Amino acid sequence: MTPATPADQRRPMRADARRNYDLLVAVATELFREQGADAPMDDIAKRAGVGPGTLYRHFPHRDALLAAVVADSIDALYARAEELLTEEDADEALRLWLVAATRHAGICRGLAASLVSSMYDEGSPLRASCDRMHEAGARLLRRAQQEGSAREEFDAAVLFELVAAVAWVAERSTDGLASAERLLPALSKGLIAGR
Amino acid sequence: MTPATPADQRRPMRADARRNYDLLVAVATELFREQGADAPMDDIAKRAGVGPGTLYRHFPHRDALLAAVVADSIDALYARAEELLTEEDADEALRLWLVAATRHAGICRGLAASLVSSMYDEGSPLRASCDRMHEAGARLLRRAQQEGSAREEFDAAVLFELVAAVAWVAERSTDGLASAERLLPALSKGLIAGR
DNA sequence: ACCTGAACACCGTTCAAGT
DNA sequence: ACCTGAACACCGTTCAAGT
Repeated sequence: MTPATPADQRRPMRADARRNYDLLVAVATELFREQGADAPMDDIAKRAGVGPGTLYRHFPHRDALLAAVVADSIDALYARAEELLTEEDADEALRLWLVAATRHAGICRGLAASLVSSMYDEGSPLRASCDRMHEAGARLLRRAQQEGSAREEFDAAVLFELVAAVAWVAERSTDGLASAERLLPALSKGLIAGR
Repeated sequence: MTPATPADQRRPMRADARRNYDLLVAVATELFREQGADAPMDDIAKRAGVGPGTLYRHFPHRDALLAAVVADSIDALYARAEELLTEEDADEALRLWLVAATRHAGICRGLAASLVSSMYDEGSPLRASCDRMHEAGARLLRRAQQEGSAREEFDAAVLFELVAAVAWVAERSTDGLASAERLLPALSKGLIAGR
C-alpha cells in the first residue's frame, strides 16, 4: 500500500527551518485540538515564537498545515483498515470501519469539512489524506458487497461523505462522540427495515 | 398546529423602523442565498442603505437575522409535513419528508450548521424553527414506526441530525442537491441489507 | 425611539528589510 | 535561504452623537 511520505521528509531543509517547521506542526496540533481547525494562524505563530511570515512560508494555506497535523492519524487509520480486511466477517469489518473513520475525524473541529472539501478540490493539500481514506473505505465496502450483504448500489464516495457528515454532527453536539454512535447504526442498518 | 407568529408581526414599530426591518430581511435573503449564511453583516447593511448599528439594533445576532430569513420556508416545510401525514403509505411519507427537509436546508450554505447548533442552544433565535422541524419529523417517524416498518430504535433527534448532515454534505459538494439524493437512500435503506 | 457612522478589536495575508 | 514584524485589508460589534 502507499507508504507515508510526508512533504517534510522529502526535501532537505536548513536546520533552523526544520526546527521551525516541526515546532509549528506541534503547536498547531495543540491549538487545533483545543480550538478547532479555525484557530487563528497568528496565535499559532505566536505560540511557536515565530513571525506570521514564517508560518506562511512553510504552510501557504491553512489546509497545508492541517494536512501536516493529521498525517500521522491518517497513517494509523489506514493501518486499521488493513487490519479490518483480515477480519472474517466482512459486514462487521465495514461497520467497525465506520466507527474508526468517524472517530478519526473527531481529532479536531472542522476537519470533516476540510476533508469533504478536498474531495472536490484537486489541488488541496489534504487530497492525499482524503484519497487514502477513500481507498481504504472502498476496499472494505467492496469486500462487504462480495462476501457480505452490503447493498450493491452504494460506492466509496457515499461512504466517505456519510462518515464525514456524521463526524460533523458530532462536532457540534454537546455530547460529542456519543451522538456519532447514535447516528452510525442508522447508516449501517438503515431507518426502514428491509423487507 | 403551532401557527407562524414571527417577531415582526407581534410588536408595533415606528414606520421607518418597520421599513428598515423589512428591507434588511429582504436584502439578507438575497445575500445569504448568493454568498451563504456567513455573508458580511456590513454588506447587508450597506446594500440596505443603513448603518451597521441599525442592523444590529434589529438583529443582535446573525442567527436572529437568519431566523427571520427562513421563517417563511419553515412554514412551507411544516405544511408539507401535514400533507405527508395524509399520505397512505407511512414509510413512503417518511422518505418524502427526508427529501423535503434536505431540500429546505439547501436554502443557503451554513443553514444546516446553524440549525443543528440551535438544537443544543436553548436561547438561539433559530430554536423555534428547529423545534418545528423536529416535531414534524417526530410525527412522521412515529407513524412510520407504528403503521409502517421504520425501526423502533431511532428517534426524531437522530432524524433531524441526519437530515442536517446530508444537507451539509450537499452544501460543499460541487454537484449540490444531486449528492444529497445519492446519500438519502443510504439513510432510508441502510448500507447493509437486512437479513 | 430610532438612526448614523466613526471607532475599536481581531484576524488573514503580504512584503520590505534584515541575517 | 530563511526570518522578522510592520502594514494593509477585511469584518464583527459597540457606542457617542444626532434626529
